[in-house]
Amino acid sequence: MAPSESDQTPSEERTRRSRRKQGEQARMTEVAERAGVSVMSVSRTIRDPERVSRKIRERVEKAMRETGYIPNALASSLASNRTRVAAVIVPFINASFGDTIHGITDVLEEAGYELLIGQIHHAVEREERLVEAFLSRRVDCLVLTGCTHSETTIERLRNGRIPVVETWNLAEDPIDSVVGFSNYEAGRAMTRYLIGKGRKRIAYLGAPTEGNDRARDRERGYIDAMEEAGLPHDRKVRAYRPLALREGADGCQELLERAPDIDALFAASDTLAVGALFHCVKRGLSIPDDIAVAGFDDADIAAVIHPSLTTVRVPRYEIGRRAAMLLAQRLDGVDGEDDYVQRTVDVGFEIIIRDSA
Amino acid sequence: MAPSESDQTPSEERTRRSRRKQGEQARMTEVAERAGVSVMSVSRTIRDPERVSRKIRERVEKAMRETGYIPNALASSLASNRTRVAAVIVPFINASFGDTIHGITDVLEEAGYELLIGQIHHAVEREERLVEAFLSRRVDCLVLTGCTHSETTIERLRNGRIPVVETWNLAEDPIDSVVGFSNYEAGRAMTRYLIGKGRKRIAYLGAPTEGNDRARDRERGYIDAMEEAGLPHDRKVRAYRPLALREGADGCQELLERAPDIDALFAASDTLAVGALFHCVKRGLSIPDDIAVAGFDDADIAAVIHPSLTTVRVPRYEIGRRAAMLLAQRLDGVDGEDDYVQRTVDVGFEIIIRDSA
DNA sequence: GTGAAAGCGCTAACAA
DNA sequence: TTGTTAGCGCTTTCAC
Repeated sequence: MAPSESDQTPSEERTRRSRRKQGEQARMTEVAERAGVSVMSVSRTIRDPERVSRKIRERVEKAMRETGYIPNALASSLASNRTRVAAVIVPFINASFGDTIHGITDVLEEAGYELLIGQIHHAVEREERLVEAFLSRRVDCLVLTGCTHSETTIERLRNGRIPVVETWNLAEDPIDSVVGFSNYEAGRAMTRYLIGKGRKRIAYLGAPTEGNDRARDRERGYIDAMEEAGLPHDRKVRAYRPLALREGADGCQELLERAPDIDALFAASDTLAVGALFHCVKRGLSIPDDIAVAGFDDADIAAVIHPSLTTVRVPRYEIGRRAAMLLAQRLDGVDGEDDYVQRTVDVGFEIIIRDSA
Repeated sequence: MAPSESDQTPSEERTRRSRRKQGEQARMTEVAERAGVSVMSVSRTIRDPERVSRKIRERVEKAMRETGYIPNALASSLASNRTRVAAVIVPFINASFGDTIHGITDVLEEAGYELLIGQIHHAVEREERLVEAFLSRRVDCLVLTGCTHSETTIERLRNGRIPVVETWNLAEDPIDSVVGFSNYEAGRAMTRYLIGKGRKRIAYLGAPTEGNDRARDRERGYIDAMEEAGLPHDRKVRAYRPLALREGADGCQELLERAPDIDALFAASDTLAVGALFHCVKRGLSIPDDIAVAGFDDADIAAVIHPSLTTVRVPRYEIGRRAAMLLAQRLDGVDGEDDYVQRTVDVGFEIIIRDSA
């Protein structure tokens, strides 16, 4: 301790303040005292070491090491109005959204961001609470899944000053930015492919559409393609199931019972498709001769399973990566440059033809 | 606005302070002024509405609605020394750890916590940086995967005051608490099961063991079981692959080439096991007659695939749930009660016998 | 039940 | 280059 500092007010204040429980973290003032510099020099050493003389930097670094100092990011965020925290809301954490999250973190960790994750699970209304909680924590940016949100959520985000990206679909009227692909066109394209292969009675198995625009749009694409071809797409050949292998099998069974004449099944998720495929095999149906099966996602298993699964490939990782790049660009970009950032990114999709259809 | 308040100092201060950018959030002082009460009444209305008269509560709630007030959790955390943020570090986000995360959130969201997630990916040293970043953000508690950590990390967490849970294994010397199962015993049990079925030349396919105590312990269990039975477990029948279906297939192929006489394959992950199983089928091997295949995890697909997969079931969701319960108990529990919280929870495992072995 | 004052630990802005 | 001052927006403490 610098003896020259005795009897000074800051020192007294420190004494009073430091009546805290054992085992608590050191504060910046303690590091500063130990190094014999002001707190600002400590702050600068952490944030912008270039702007501090080597001598001070070394003393501060030594003091930080000795005290095991870990900066309080809360105080930093409050003072600087930046948290370096990004938030993402996904329906649930599975392999698909896991890939997207992976893409987000790969970009954002470079920029020193941490990731707050919220899951909707099956309760659509949870999104509103999550958004509020994240805004309350003053996250620097937000990634949403899909383009269906409550009025309140939209209003809050439109009024807010943080960049927001909606993902996994293309919005007609985005809150802010969008990174995704047209689920409608993808659903339509796969259905057309099946029609092109001569299938006439094509069943549709998808996720429940409530609050899920991706699922809804895929189904609409299916319906429009069937309509265009003058083929029937009545309720009897459409079923909705949560995304699980077992549900795919059960959904397939239900459809086969309700409409034994179907010659193709378009499952708008590989999880459902693989479950359905297993069910057909078990039932002794020949794929694709008796029934064609098509999926959506191009999950790893699609390429490996027998017969291999015809499906729609979507760039899951890329969605996350591009979304995060867009955010990073706007967060760390030069002022004014903001307007030049592309606000809608269509990452596209691809029909992957394999053996099942 | 209350005219009686003109010319008062707080009002002046507000005027000065409120020179902030357009579109920023309202602060508590604004809500308080609008409601004609002190900020403390607003604070109490939010945190502890019971302790405020109905009259004040209603006026505050009205003011909050009118201003679209969203509390600043940063300021709250800084003042109260609690963030209501939990952190979890996983190797990566896949179906397995997704289940565990699900278990964590189901418990913690009840208690009003948000979840900060960090992924190690393939870089073990990332854990140290993530822990530091999370401590810096003053998370209230931390969930780790596995029991292998750097010296620095262990020291920081032992010195820290936040509850920590290590998961997915049982530690000999835990940092704080543990919720998991014995990967060693599980690996040993499955190997013994295979030996009991008359298999003599059992190959092992696992995840790379560097920094991964779960993978290492499973392999040790395998080795010890083989040793006990006087069976060979040389390097030739052991391979390590990242967790992916394709890797499982390739690893299986490699093992079959190196040791064509193997009569069983124990893959210490269902992802690898399923990949291996597909490879064997493709190769025309009959399962389990030519070769038995056993997995680890009891992933959804294990029960659905043909032949169905014999595997080790581990309570993935339960690990997260119990870990979070333990944390919630200690965070919100009565002081002193802390010591009575169980510090090691063995959630066990179960050998699930199906058709593949 | 309600409010005033004093920080929480940091950084922005300005001064030296 | 370095330091000083004044908050960031809340909650804690204590007085009323």
